[in-house]
Amino acid sequence: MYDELKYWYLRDHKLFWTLSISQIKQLCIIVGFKKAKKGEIIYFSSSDVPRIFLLKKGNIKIVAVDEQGNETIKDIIQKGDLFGELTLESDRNSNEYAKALTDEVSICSFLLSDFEELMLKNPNLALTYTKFVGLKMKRIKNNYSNLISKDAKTRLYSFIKEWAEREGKFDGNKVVIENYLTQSDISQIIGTSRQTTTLLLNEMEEKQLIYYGRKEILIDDISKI
Amino acid sequence: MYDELKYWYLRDHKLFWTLSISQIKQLCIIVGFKKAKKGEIIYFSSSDVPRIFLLKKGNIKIVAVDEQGNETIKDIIQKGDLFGELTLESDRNSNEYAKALTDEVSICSFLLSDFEELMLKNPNLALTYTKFVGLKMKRIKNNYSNLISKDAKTRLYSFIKEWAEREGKFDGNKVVIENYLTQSDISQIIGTSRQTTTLLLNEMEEKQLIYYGRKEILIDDISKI
DNA sequence: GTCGAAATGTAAACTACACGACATTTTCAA
DNA sequence: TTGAAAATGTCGTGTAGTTTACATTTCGAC
Repeated sequence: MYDELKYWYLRDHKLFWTLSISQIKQLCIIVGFKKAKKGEIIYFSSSDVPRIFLLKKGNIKIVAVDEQGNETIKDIIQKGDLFGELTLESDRNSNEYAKALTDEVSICSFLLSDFEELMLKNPNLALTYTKFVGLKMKRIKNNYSNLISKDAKTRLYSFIKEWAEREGKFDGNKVVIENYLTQSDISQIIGTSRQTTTLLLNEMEEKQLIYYGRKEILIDDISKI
Repeated sequence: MYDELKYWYLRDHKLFWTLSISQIKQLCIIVGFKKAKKGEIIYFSSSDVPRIFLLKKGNIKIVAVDEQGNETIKDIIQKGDLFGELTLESDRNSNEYAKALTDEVSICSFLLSDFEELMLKNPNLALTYTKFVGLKMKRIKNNYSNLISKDAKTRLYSFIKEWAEREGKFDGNKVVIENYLTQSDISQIIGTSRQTTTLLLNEMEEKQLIYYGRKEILIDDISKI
């Protein structure tokens, strides 16, 4: 890959803001690059050297498959998110794959070892990265403490609310969310059956709280959710 | 606090292994120190400057209280764990407290700003810290993906198994766990009612899988759980 | 030792939600 | 354009697990 392109891919990510332009240009740590279309499955060859991935465009979901073949959504990765070896330690024996949720997905990756080296040279980068990981953990914790204590309706409501706040386009109290998830996806995230999710979404529509479409979700008044 | 004591408190923590003895001695970043007895509630004054806490001895639980007064266990902190502002960002509006689970608990704390500064000077420390946080996140993720997809029995079994593997004293396939949790605590962690937990624990005893006592839990053969 | 609070045990009634089993609608590729 | 697959809608039935309500046991403070 050309250096200019590599530069472009790192430049606008918060994580690298602490580095000067010339520093970024010197990096050249991106070793992999991949594009995918909606529905496409992206495997991370586990035999490979440990990598960190950066989602440049689109959305993907990480799905774990257990021995019985049950699939659970482990994570939804959004544009700008880092994923993969956040522990900075490689993980064998996990059976996971990623699936593109939006039309155009592009992912770039760099070697864990390169990244570690870079952090050692740039303590500021290390600090920023740590905050990143920490923030992600906090979000996960909050999500899950909802999951165990609340009922299906509450879970759906707080999921939609959080989604809206994270990604929605606001116009006063109205919000539009670009919808790249199926009802089945949502049900897996909030831990209910698909049918229950359908039921609850329709109930919300009847109450005029939201409009659910396959392409977008409209929220009339976010404060009511 | 005397410098020697501070040194002692940091010395044997993995996080600080990358630093030389003289470096540690120079730190003196510990600003707070607290001891507590079982059942005691430890408040973290949120008006205070953001801190990171290090549990030196014992076990504590972090409990979150919502508007309705419902209490949920957010975390069980064990000896050697860091907790508090893992995001390296202060968090207002959270209503949490910690409760000592074991007889003797001692916690020391240092200022977030001091710690950040230290990380900037010692990139290796930052790297190690990041791995710490990442590892913790991985554990949480795995735990919770069980919670949403499995039934109460499976959840209890994997909780006990994980607990045993983390803290139990092994003797072949026999394991002894020092029990600092009540059945009510366990139920909150695995997300069921207290009664269900009691029922399931008794069922496990009938099946001779475990013996549940208030002081310790005996597992006859961990491979059967 | 005694007393009260906390922890544990047990059981019935009730309910949210999963699950299976379809019908209908939408999407997208050939 | 068309046909098949994927997504959504709808409905009983079954049941795991909550809830309420109380009994019993254990433990620690006095």
